Amino acid sequence: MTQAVPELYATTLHIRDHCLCLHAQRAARALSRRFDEAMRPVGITSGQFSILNSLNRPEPPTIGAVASLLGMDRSTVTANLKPLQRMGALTMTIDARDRRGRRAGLSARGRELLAEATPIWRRVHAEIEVDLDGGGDALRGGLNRLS
Amino acid sequence: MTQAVPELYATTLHIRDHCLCLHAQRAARALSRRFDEAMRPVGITSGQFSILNSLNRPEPPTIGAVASLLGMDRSTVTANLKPLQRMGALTMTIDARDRRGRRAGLSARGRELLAEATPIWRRVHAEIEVDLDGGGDALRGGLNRLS
DNA sequence: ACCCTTTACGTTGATATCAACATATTGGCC
DNA sequence: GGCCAATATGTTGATATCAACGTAAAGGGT
Repeated sequence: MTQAVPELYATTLHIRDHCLCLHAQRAARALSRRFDEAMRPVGITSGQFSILNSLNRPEPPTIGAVASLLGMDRSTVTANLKPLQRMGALTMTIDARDRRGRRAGLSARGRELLAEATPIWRRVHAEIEVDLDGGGDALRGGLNRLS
Repeated sequence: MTQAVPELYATTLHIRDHCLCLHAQRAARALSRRFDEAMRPVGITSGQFSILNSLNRPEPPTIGAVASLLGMDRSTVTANLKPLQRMGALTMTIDARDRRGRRAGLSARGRELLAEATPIWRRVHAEIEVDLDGGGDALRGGLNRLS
C-alpha cells in the first residue's frame, strides 16, 4: 500500500506550472486590478472602460455585437450595461429595422467618461508594455488564438 | 467646428486592437468556458478545479497562501471555498501554531473530484496546446510577467 | 395568411471578484 | 504584564460572469 493518491501530487505541481487557464485568469485578474485602480478617480472600472470603448462607433452596436467583440455571454453584457445606464452614460434605442435588437450608444456623459479615462489607459498600458519588454505583440497574438 | 470627439474613434480602434487587459479578459473567459463545459459532468468549474488542485499538498495551505498562488483577493478565496465546502470536498482546520490562520485541505470527496477532473484537464489542455501550435511556453512566459 | 425555425434579448439563480471595513491573534517593545 | 503595530481572516455591498429558461420578432416554406 502506498499513500492515497501518490501520483497526483506530481500532477498537481505540473498543472500549477502549466495550466494556461490558471495563468490566463491570474494575469487577467492582475491587469483588471491595475486598470481598475488607475481609473478609480474617473469612477469606472477596466471592464466598463472596455464597454464604453466598444460603444464608441458611428453606428451604435447591438448587444450581441458587443458580446461577440468582448468574447462574453450576451446576458453578461446586459448586466454590465446597467451600472453604466445608472451613470447616465448610455443611449439605448430599439433598432428600427429589426425590433428585436437594441442598440447601445454613448451619451454626452459617456463620451466624457471615455475621454477622461483614455489618457489613463494610455499611461498604464505603456507601463505594461515596458514590463513585457517588447513581448506585447507576441502575447496579443497568443491570446487571440485562444478566443 | 468638427464632430464632438473626432480623434477618439481612431483611438477606440487602437485600443480595441491593442489593449492587453481586453485581450487577456477575453482569452481568460474563453478558456474558462472551455474547461467549465468539459468538467460539467464532474460537477465542478475550472476555477474550482484550480482551487482543489492548489489544496492538494502535503501540508494544507492557509487562505492567504492560496490567494497568493492564484493571484486573487483573499476574500475571493473565502467566497470560492463555500460551494466546495457544501459539496463536502474540504477539510478546514485552524492552524495550531497560529490561531489566526485557517488551513484548507481536501477531504476524501475532494480528492475524488480532483481525480475525476484531472484526465479531463489533461485532454482539454492538450487540445489547447495544439491550437497554440507550439506557442504555449511563450504564452505562459508572457502571462507570468503580468502577475 | 399560417406555422415553424431561427435569431435577439431579458430574467433568474448561482458563482466569482474585489474594495472597504471589522475582528481576532501574534509579536515586539517598554 | 500591557500596549501597539502588523498580520490573517471574515463580512458586506457592488459588480461580473455564465447557463438555463422564457419572450418576442423576423424569415422562410407551404
